[in-house]
Amino acid sequence: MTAETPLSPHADGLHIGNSLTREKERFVPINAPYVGMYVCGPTVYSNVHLGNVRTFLTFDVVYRYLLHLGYKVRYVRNITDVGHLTGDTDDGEDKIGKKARLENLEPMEVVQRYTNDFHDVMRVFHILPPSIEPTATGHIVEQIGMISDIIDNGFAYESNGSVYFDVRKFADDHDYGALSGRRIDELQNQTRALEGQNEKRDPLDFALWKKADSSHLMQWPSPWSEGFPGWHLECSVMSTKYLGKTFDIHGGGMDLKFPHHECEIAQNIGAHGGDRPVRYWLHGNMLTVNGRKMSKSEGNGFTPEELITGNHKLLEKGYSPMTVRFFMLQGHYAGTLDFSNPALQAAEKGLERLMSAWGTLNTLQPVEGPEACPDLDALKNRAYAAMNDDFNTPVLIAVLYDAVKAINSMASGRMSVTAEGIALLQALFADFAHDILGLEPEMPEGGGHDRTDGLMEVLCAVRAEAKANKDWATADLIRDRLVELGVQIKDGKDGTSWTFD
RNA sequence: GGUCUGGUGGCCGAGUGGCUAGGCUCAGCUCUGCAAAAGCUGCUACAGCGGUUCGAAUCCGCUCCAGACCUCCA
Repeated sequence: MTAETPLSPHADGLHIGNSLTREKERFVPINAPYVGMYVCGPTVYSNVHLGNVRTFLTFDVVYRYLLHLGYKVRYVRNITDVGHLTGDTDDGEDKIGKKARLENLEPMEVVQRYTNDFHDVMRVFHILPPSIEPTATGHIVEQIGMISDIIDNGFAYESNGSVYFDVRKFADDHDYGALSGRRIDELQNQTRALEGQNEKRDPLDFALWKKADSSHLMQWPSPWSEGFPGWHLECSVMSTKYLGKTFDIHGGGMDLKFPHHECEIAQNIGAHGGDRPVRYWLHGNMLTVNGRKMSKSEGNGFTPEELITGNHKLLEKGYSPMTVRFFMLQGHYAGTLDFSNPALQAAEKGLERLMSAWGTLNTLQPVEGPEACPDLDALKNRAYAAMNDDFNTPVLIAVLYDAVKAINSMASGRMSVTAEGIALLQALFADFAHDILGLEPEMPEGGGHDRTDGLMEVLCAVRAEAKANKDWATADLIRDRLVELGVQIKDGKDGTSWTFD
């Protein structure tokens, strides 16, 4: 996208399900055509799992669609490399520090290893890299600055070298809990009087800065102590640094809604004032497996690599990244999605049919006169309508299948299409299947190598000769042996075509 | 216990107050030497119980169930 790219006329119709208001709202950027989007990235202390992939895939499609509409998107997705404590409490151990200690590594070795893994996974699933991928450790200075601002504004206090956000004070004038639907008094009742909480004025308060003891592997100097920043702080700091004090979209997994995102809002307002630092909050829902929550303790979680190789007891076979991507897009991001072998196999077959018709599109012969096929413009408009309705990819895919049906009918002569119609269909697939859904053929259709093509033509010619002589044994032998090699033979009206599995 | 999100046909999954997505599976048919592919047809669902309505799967209430987060526990 260049600055000259005009905004698509369809951009006006985009509606987004806003978690903050619980309403589907028309998307109006603060400063069109520019859009700022922040998504909470992974904590890099272990391999990413499939639930992570789903979240990042969700926002990948959001990003792709905004780009397609002509927006100039600055997409910031962070890497959490310090501050995320085990148990998500304020007195746990740093997840990365713990891993480093257990494996006798430098914390930054842990960070690098799993950042690399994360990037590899994103790549195989065709998830586009963000515009900026900042790290928490790269923004310690800014985090200290933001803490100072919050203290100056009276919303945080120092206690024994640590700094805590004063939730009660904040809640006097602001709606703490607005995003997650929690009420502060109910939270109060549910919070038990923990040991070691005596540094806090109130159990609801959360850490902005933690004083570190000498055993802590990662620590930095600050006005308050040698220590490290609280987990929620980095996202406030990095989002406002790169997107401004008020920006358009903030995304993340549903599980981050509380307390992480709630605290982010409080921090932003506590530091900069205002009342709504983020216009649209989007939350991707969770992935379940065979109807049960995916978790390591139940042994039903698997890594992307296990999924692709099929090397896991719950997997009947391996599934390609595109199959998984397509499968996930067949459900809406805001709902839970159940991951099962039959569902994956269905997606695999469905994707194959979709891709196959996409390939067929290039072989269609146009007619001169009036075409006999469904209204292709209507198809395109339905595709936009689907995406404009809170990124409804399942409905978009249904529209694409209507196109598939039309293409196959055109190929077999039951329908006809003009050159203009073919171009429209090609644009439909290029825009929606490729650019927006991020689907690509994983194997070159029909080889693409001259020598392979030549060999196949020879074989098909020999087989055609055998068929002409009603030598079915020879014809079937060629076909069966090719199937064993993963080459599928299809006898059509206009001759024989072939595809690789 | 609290907050939130869901419960749709054999499976996965959209959706709107009335005109019953889509994919996969299964059965039949067409095409085909036989297949494969493709097309056509069929299988017609909305957790349960009430209520609102001319009409609800779609709105309201209650019940049951599942999941997430908080809590608890480790």
